[in-house]
Amino acid sequence: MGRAVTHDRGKLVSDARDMFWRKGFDAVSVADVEAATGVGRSSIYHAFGNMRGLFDAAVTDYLDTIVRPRLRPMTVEKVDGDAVIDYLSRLRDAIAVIDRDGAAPAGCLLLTTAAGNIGGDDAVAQVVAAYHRELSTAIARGVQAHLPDADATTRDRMTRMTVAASIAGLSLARVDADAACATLDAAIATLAEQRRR
Amino acid sequence: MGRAVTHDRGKLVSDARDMFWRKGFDAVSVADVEAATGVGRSSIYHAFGNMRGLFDAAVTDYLDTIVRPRLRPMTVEKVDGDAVIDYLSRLRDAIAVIDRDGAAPAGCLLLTTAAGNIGGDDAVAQVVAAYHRELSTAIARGVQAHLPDADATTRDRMTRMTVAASIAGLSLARVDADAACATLDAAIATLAEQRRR
DNA sequence: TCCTTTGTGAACCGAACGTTCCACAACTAT
DNA sequence: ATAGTTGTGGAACGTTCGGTTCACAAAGGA
Repeated sequence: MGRAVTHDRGKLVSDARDMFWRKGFDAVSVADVEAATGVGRSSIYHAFGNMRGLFDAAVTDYLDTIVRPRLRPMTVEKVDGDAVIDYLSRLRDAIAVIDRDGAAPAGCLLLTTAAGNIGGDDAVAQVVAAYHRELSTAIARGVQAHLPDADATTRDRMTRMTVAASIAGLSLARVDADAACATLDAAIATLAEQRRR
Repeated sequence: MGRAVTHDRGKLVSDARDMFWRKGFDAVSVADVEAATGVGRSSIYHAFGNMRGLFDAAVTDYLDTIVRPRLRPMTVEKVDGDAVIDYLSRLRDAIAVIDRDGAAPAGCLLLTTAAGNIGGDDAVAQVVAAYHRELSTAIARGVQAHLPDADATTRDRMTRMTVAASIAGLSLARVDADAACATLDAAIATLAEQRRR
């Protein structure tokens, strides 16, 4: 079988994921990953082929451990009526905590990626588009549970506006956390008001 | 006086602006600017000090020639009731045209910048936050003119959701133009429906 | 004409980048 | 024990980066 792996692949990927998340694909160098993880570049290239391979693994990990758990209450079979509100509220809290310490990455790895130079890459654009669809689908189910009596047009509109608020909040998170929170609060209030009618 | 300038400073700045817009600050090198404008790097450094100086000039130009003209119908004294709708509609059209040819830059220079590595820079973050405030103020006046009878809470909520739709549309523009357009359409429909009541 | 000022083009710098290569270490199967 | 396979460590590759320097050309004022 050959020599056993001595480094922790999972930790390597999640560390790299946080670095990409915080600084963007192009700003993370092999040397940075080496320094942060203690794993030599030969091992990195041996395991992932190149930086792009490591990035792809980081994106997959981001989707599995960050995005989907957050969406989970809206993707299960029986969706609670408050699932959308809870989602927005948790997102708000996550953004509010950001940058108090520099520890937690801000915004969204995929939106940051889409805005960066690598966003022009077709494969990356498709991943981001797929993420947007996954987010939209989940929120649509959350809106459906929240506004079961609304007509399809209204629900679709509310879904798109809620998704827009999420994206705008994540885009603003780095630059103006207060504005990002206010945006999400407005989305929560709009959904609540819509239900009252 | 000494020798007169032979290159066109305005063209140099607008060309650089488009390059930053399309590829992001970090992806543009001095050599790229040289190749695109025909102006030597000595002249560039002589006129702008360094790459950051050129970028600042490009951002100022972006605000003056792209952003503020778009917002203008909402910043004049007498705001038309359809000014917000027109703004969103024009934004939608601009995004729809994108990427049919590779000519027009996609998205928003400032949002791209905020998402990139240079977004961590305090000065840059403040410029982006100021842009967000300028956008919010203009849209608030547009919403005010569109919904003159609505209460302050509703207007504020609609303002934030409209701003969110703009930002989300611009963020999605590169990656999924159809989704970006659909988001702006939803914002237009929501505003129109709000007026009907 | 001479002098000062400014633009220009080319060469060069040290640093950083992603990537490749090779010798050696560690492990399994025979 | 030996051969074969796989991970590791470190050096080095070639390229590109932003920035600097310098000699020279061009233009206007004295």
